[in-house]
Amino acid sequence: MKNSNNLIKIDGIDKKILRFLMEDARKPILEIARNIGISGAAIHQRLRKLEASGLISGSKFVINPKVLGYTTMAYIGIFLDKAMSNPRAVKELEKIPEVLECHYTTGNWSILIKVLCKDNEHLMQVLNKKIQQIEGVSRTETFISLDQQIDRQITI
Amino acid sequence: MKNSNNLIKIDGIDKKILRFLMEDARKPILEIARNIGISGAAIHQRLRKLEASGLISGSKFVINPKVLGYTTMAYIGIFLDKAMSNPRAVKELEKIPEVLECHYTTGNWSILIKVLCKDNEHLMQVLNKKIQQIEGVSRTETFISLDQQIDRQITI
DNA sequence: AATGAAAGTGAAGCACT
DNA sequence: AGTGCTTCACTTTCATT
Repeated sequence: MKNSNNLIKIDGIDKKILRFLMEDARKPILEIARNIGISGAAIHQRLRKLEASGLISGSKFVINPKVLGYTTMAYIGIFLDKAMSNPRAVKELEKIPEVLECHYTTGNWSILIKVLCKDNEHLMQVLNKKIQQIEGVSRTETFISLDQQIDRQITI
Repeated sequence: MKNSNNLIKIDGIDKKILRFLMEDARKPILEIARNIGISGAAIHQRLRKLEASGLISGSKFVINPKVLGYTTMAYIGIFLDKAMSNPRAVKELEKIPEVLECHYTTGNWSILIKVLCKDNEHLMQVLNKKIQQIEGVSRTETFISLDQQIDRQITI
């Protein structure tokens, strides 16, 4: 299952199974089985191995936030004071539900986050009343995403 | 189902159902039913409405790319020549499998993308041989994510 | 690794409230 | 909107190859 680099080796059948389930996590295993021409039990076995290997880290329903009024997505680059450790800042950022991603990055900023807000005013409040209030946050740079044009997982 | 702003109205039961399925898309509806104390048929009915409303935009198996050797994630800000239209650039970016997200942003750049590569050399090749080769791309700025510390969906 | 069969469980539709 | 019931399909396990 793993090669010398500790990486998973998956074959064409595994890939086909995963491609179906990455598109639709609730697709019946038997339907996939009929599609690719092996038994349901075989797929079941393979999925258990893939889960054990850590390649499959779960499944999710995907929500469309626009329908709930969340229309303003932005990336915010955050500069931290030298005294402020990254882990402490992340701990604070975790408490802010509008923060969907947080990356410890090279380059200009210490941290790059993705936030999702209802509108520009909501974004402004998150910035001023939540993010800027975090101790050690000195300055931020905001980039509003006018349109997310690609959103996908890795191709396998 | 929709209020005057054309937004979906969901109640506490909807939220509970969605929270279960956002965690695990394959969780049996009957199990959720037992958990929250209503019949499976009721949940079935609610899910159909939520799907029809567009709030649920699908379900996905989530893959852990690290296990396949993809360990280098980066954000790249792209400057486009005035002559280059955004849609044409996006069309080219779509062809690059390493590009997972693409945002049309305000601020410094025209476009902000997220890429996932196996290592720094792979990232360098994607930059030099794919992204920089796109007509109209004048300059790029790369921010490597040393660690993605938060990754989640909106809280409902 | 894959198969087919068996037992248990769930999905989906319907009539009724 | 929700319930209970029914039918059919799917999941899961196991002995076998």
